[in-house]
Amino acid sequence: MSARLRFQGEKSTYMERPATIVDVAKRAGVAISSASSALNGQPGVSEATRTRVREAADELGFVPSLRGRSLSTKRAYAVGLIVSRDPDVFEEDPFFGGFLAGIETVLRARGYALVLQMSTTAEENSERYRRMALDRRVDGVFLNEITIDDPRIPLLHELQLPAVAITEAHVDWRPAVVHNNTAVIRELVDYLYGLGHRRFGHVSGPREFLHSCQRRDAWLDALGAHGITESQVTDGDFTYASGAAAASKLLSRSDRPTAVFCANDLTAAGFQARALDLGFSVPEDISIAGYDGTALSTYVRPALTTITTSPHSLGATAASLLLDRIDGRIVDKVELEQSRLVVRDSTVPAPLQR
Amino acid sequence: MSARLRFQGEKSTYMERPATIVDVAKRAGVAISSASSALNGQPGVSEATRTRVREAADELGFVPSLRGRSLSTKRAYAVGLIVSRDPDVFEEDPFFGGFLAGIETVLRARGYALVLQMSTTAEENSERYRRMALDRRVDGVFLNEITIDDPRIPLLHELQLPAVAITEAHVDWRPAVVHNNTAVIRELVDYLYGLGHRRFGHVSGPREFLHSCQRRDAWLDALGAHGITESQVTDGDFTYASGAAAASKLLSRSDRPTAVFCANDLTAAGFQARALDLGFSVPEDISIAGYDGTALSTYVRPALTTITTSPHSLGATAASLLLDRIDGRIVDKVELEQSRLVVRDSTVPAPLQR
DNA sequence: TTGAAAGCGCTACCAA
DNA sequence: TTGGTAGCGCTTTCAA
Repeated sequence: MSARLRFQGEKSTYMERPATIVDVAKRAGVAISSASSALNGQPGVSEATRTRVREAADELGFVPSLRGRSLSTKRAYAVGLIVSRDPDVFEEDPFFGGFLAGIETVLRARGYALVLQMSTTAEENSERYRRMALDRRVDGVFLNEITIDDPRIPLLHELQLPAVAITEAHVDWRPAVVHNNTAVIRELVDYLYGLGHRRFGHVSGPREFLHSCQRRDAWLDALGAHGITESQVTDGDFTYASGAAAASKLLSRSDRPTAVFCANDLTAAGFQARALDLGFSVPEDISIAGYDGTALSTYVRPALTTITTSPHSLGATAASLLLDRIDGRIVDKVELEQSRLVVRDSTVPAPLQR
Repeated sequence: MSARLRFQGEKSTYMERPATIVDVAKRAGVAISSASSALNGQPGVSEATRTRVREAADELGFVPSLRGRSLSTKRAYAVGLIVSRDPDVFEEDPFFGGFLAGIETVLRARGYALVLQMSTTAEENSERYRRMALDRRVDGVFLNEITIDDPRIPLLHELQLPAVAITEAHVDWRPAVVHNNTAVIRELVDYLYGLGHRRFGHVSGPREFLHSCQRRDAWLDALGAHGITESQVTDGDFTYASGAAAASKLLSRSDRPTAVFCANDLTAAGFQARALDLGFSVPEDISIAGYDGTALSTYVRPALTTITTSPHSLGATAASLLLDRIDGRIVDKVELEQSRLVVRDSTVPAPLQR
């Protein structure tokens, strides 16, 4: 329990006041600067003094005020994450849970906190980055869901705000944690091809996102390696509804695909539901694969074949790189290959070609 | 674009330095205190001065440093939310998206930021609250997912940390936003009873949570109003798996219920999946209802009858009350009744009693 | 209405 | 090794 000091609050009632370093110094009978050095493990303090200061601090339940420290060190001891999407979409996106947890693990260990903000439009998004930087609320930010010609990149340069990019594709920003998924998408294609599939489809994420493009390109490249140059690609937006719409579109064609790769699990779930509604059998008529490896993929029937990612280690690595960058350490990029193909019930050998 | 000042950084290269209030005052040719008063809309400043100061501030792209302001005003301009659960469970819990968004809307408008932290164990949870308060990182916190004899309540008293309770049941804390769901649960029971159901079951949340108890009690009370005193209650923990386990248990009995109310949608989805796996028809053999009104309830087949809540307005109201409390305004509690019964495909008239 | 100055809690520099 | 002190950027008294 912390013994706190008393001071005269409103209405002349005595209230507790958190101990400051002045109190600690006084109690230990040393100068403020000595108390500070002792507490922060700085050299140039005798063991005797250090012990005495520590004891005094313990007795007073002293916890340094982040505010004083912030002003003095010009650090906020916080980093920011801005999620740029509709709350409803966010709600449905199970990626963030693990990602946040990964970030948190690292931040906590290093005494940092996470400031989370949300925005809907791109302009609003930029405004929030700008604001966070200008009022010095955070020491750095996560640069997530990067788009083509992302306006945040020049902005971050202008603001001189440390940031870590989280991406699946090449990006002109350092530090960066890049999640390399070409191998596993290749594995998915090999697997489907091996099952006899020859007509393929893809429901992509929004074109403006680098990771949408990366997943699509990796898919197309892997198909190309098998000599398949045709793949019906439909644009989606990572939502359930867009998966359903894509199913209506792709499955109405006479040369409809027998295997479809969706850019995320949510889209795959929507695709599958619509396919079933349209009277197709899944997986007998159409094989479906998702991406992300979220819990949702196990809830729907048939359970979805998918590619599991590791949002947790993505978040943890990103946070670690960001803090290193803030500390002035030189950091480049880290490649993560945590993906794994998980085959479940939504994919089977190709139906006989009709 | 903000014109920033130049200062001599490392390696003798000139870097930009954010403008401070001193710069503004200098440029406007007034005292610092006048600049401060002018900018903050304080009285006692001539219009001429105010305009001059504002212009200077604009020209310099001045944004007040939160750090300086924090130290001076003894405010962090941030509030904390600590989510106490396993990241995996968090991932699956779609409630938080809307809740966070609701909080954010209000905070942003009032210049506050949200600090988000996660914890797994109860001890860790308390430790994080304590820490947040002692290092003065936040001005207040959200008291969510309250348990019976919640250890945070004495803790928050001890720390004198403003907090807002978010609850569905009665709680000894003010301010509080309470989500009253007795009426809508009553409506659900009336509906099921009207369909001819007479044997009921409930899969609850963990017993330690007040909202688990509240949902269960509201359910039992409503049944009682129809003269039904028997309801098979099984403990779950808000997870999909616990719903599945409950189905195995409840449906193996000869006097199995014909209608089941699950404490949340995720549990209902798990219950339903297992019921189907066991060879039961849903809804013909067993009607299932969830709670939360999450997107998931529309993804599974049959789509789930559920009770929609409004996490967004819950979050927004809570944030609003918390900020008022921090500002010293007296706030009591607000009752929200945003719930609505949504009937979908998982509930139908009772089967003939066998 | 304006300005000088104290103080918020801490770190870090520089003498002693 | 220690202590005095000057900031960090802001708000807020209190004189002028």
